[in-house]
Amino acid sequence: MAGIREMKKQQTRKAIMQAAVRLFNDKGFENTSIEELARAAGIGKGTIYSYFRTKSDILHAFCEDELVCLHQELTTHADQELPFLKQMVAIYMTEFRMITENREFGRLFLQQTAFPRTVDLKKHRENEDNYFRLLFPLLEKAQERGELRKDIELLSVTGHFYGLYLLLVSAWFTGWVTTDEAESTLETLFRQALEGLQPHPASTSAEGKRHA
Amino acid sequence: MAGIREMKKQQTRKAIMQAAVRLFNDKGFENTSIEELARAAGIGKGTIYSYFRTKSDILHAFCEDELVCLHQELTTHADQELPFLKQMVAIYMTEFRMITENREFGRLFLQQTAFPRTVDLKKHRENEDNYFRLLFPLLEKAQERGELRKDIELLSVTGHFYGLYLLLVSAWFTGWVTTDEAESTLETLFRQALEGLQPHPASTSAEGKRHA
DNA sequence: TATAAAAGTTGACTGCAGTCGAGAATATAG
DNA sequence: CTATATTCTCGACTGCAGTCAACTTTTATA
Repeated sequence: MAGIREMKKQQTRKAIMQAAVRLFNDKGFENTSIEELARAAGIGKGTIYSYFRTKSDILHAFCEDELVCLHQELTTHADQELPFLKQMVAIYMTEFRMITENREFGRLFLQQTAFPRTVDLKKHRENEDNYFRLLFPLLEKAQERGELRKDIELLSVTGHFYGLYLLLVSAWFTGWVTTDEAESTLETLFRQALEGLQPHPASTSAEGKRHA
Repeated sequence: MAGIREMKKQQTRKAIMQAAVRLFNDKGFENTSIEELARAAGIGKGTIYSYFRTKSDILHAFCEDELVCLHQELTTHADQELPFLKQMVAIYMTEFRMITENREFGRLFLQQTAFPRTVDLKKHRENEDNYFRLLFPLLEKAQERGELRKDIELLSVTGHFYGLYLLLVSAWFTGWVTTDEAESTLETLFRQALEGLQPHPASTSAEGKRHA
């Protein structure tokens, strides 16, 4: 009877996640203890650790679920006819909004995502795969439409955009960029990355000095 | 007598730092307790907290000292006649090497530097100021030599390079890039950022398809 | 030099993340 | 249905980061 156990496990996992979302929102991540969370989920403290390796793993699992949803929604519903630049801004701004919605959530999530512990790498890889599966088609289309060089690996291209996204978020956390400025900042950075930072050779060099 | 106190404080601070470097190197950051560290420095546990706000602050202070030294050394001794691209690669690779020398040191340092807590922002700002003071002259020289567009704010330019640096480090932590590959990867990314990701308009568009 | 105020030090104490062995619940075998 | 193996659950326990009120040392004042 391949089921009673498996069903209970799913239930318990869900109970933990639900209690976590509620408590973390009510009192914040730091102010919620594992014992409290266990009580709220109707289980013992130790049990939590057979579902999640650490406290922040719980937060992390929640963020990842949300992000996967958002990504999927975006790329299936996104306007494929928009200029490539706009598409990329739309995608990363969605991610940005989710991350910055709750400062502490976002900070912990990013710290783990950008600079993960060796031990967390396996999960990380899955997420990266998803990420590439979603972005590559867009990049290929952009190449076909002549909006993107064909002599650069797609992996590099995603790197450039992801790097600038990390920069934006970092700038937000350090106060350089406010929530309101974020979108236009990101668009500017992305445009500059597409155009290049060095003056255009020959014919276009004059154009490069537009707004001094 | 404006001194006995101040002198002792400097001594104590140095003692803590020295003990920390030794213990963290011997047994690792996680495996060294504050109590141990206090004993090694010949002071009481509580005293440490009147010099450093948290345990990782100690690590952080050490990393920052090192980085400031490195930066200063680099920009004063750097070969000003090297192409701009090479200069930037040299600077960020030095930072990269320091960060990746000890995985755990680097991870904690970056997590705090890129995505700091609100409470740590003040110190952070100082470091950023230093960073800009060192980079801006190089960028201005590059602009004069025609290696860099003049219609982009220098702040944005540093952003682009810093973003790619963050990307490189992130890629190292996630295993995408090995220590050996780092330098050539960074150089490629920086070159692409300078050239731009989109095909060059008109005259240069054919050239853009060099290595498919 | 005596005394009060300020600054610095201390380790016992608190609270919490994460462990572990004992025991309950479920599955499997005879 | 009973016996045994396996998997899951639990909370008492451990170890450590960080606090705090009592205490010590330095400085300021007279």
